Amino acid sequence: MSDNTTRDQIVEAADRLFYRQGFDHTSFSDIANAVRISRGNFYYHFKSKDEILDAVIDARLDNTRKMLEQWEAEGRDPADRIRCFINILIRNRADIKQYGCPVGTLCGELAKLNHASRTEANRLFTLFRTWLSRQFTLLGRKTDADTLAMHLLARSQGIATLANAFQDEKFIRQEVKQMNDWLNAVQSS
Amino acid sequence: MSDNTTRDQIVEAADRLFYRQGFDHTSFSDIANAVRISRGNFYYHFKSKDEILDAVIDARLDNTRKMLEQWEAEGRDPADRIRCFINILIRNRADIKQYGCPVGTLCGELAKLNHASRTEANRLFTLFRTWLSRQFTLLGRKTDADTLAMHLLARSQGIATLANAFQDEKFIRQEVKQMNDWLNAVQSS
DNA sequence: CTTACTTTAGGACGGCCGTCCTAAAACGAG
DNA sequence: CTCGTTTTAGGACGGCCGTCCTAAAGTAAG
Repeated sequence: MSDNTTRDQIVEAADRLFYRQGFDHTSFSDIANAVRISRGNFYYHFKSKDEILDAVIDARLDNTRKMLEQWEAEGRDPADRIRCFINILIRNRADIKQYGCPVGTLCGELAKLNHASRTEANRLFTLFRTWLSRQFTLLGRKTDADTLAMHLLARSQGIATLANAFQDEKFIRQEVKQMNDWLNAVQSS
Repeated sequence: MSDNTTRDQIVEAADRLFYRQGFDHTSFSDIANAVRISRGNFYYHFKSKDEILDAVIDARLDNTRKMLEQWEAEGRDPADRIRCFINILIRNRADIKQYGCPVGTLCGELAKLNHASRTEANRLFTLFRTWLSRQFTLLGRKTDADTLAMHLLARSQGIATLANAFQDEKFIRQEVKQMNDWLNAVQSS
C-alpha cells in the first residue's frame, strides 16, 4: 500500500490530516510535524499545497479502485457485492463518527473553497456510483441502475453526516440494517 | 427578520458568507467588504470571530424556530407538516446545488475544526430532529418516532451532499418524490 | 577518494490573518 | 450649542501561512 519513500509518507500523512482536520485547515507545518521532516523540504517533492492535494486524491482513487476490485472478487453475486459497500459504514464506524465520510467531507470542503481540484475529488464519488450502477444492472435493474446507485450513495452520505454530528455509532447500525432490508426488497421486486 | 443595525448587517453577511465559503475560509475582510464597513470597526460589535459565529448560529436557530412554527400553523395534519420539511429541498434546490445544506456543511466543518461552537451548531439539527419526531408521534408512530425523524434527516442530508457534488438539481426532485412515497407508506402502515 | 546527483534542513520573503488601539466622527439629551 | 456617549475609520501588532532560495548532508558510481 505505502512505500517508505518520503513522498509517499507525505501523501499518507496529508491524507490522514486532510480527513481529520480538513484540507484548508491543515498547514505544511502540520504535515511536516507528522512526517518528521523539515518544512522547507516539501518544495523538493511538491511544488505547492495543491499538488499535495492532487496526490492525496490520486492515492484515494487508487485505493478505492483496488477496494472495488476486491469486492468484485469477494462477493458471490451482485447483491453480495453491494452489501460490501453498505458494510464500510460499519467497518469504519469509529472514524465516521469522529470525522464523517472521507469522500463526502472532502468534496464538500472543496466545493466551498471553489477549489480547482474539486472535479478530481468528485471522481471518488463517480467511482462508487458507476460501480454500484453496474452491480444493480447485474441484479436485473438495468433501467434504474443509476438511480438506485445514487440513492444508496445518498443514504450512506446522510448516515455519515448525522453519525458525525450526533457522535452516534448506534445510528449507523440502525440505518445499515434498513439499507440491507431495502436492498433485499429491490432484489426481489 | 433583519434590522438595519450594523450588528445585524454583519451577522447577515457573515451568515451568507459562512454558508457559501465556509467559516474558516471567510475572513474579517470578506465580511467587511460585504457590509461596506471598515475592518477595525468589527471589534466594537464583536470581540472575536468566534463571537460572530455564535451570533450567526443564534440567528439561524431563531429563523429555524420561526420556520417550524410556521409549518406547524400551515400544515393541516402531521404528514402535511412533514411534507413541508421535505419540500425545503425543492425550495432551496438552487442554493443546495451550489453550496450544500447550510446545517450539514456548517456542522461538518466545525467538527473538523474541533470548534468550541460545534455543540451549539448541532442544536440546529436537534431542532429539526425533535420537531420531526413530534410530528411522527402525532402520526401514531410514538415508539419509533425518533428513528423515523433521524431517517428523514439523514436522507435529506445525503441528497444535499450529492446534489452539491454532482451539481444536480434533478436528483433532488427524484429523491424528494421517493421520500414522499416513503412518508405515505409510513403513514398507512 | 573524487565527483555528480539526490535529498534534506533551515530560514528568508511577502502576504494575509485575527486582534487590538486610538482618534475622530456621528449622535442624542439637556 | 454643549457635552457625554455611541459608533466609526484606519492602521499597528505579532503570528502563521505558502512559497522559495541556498547551503549542506547523504548517496552511489567511477
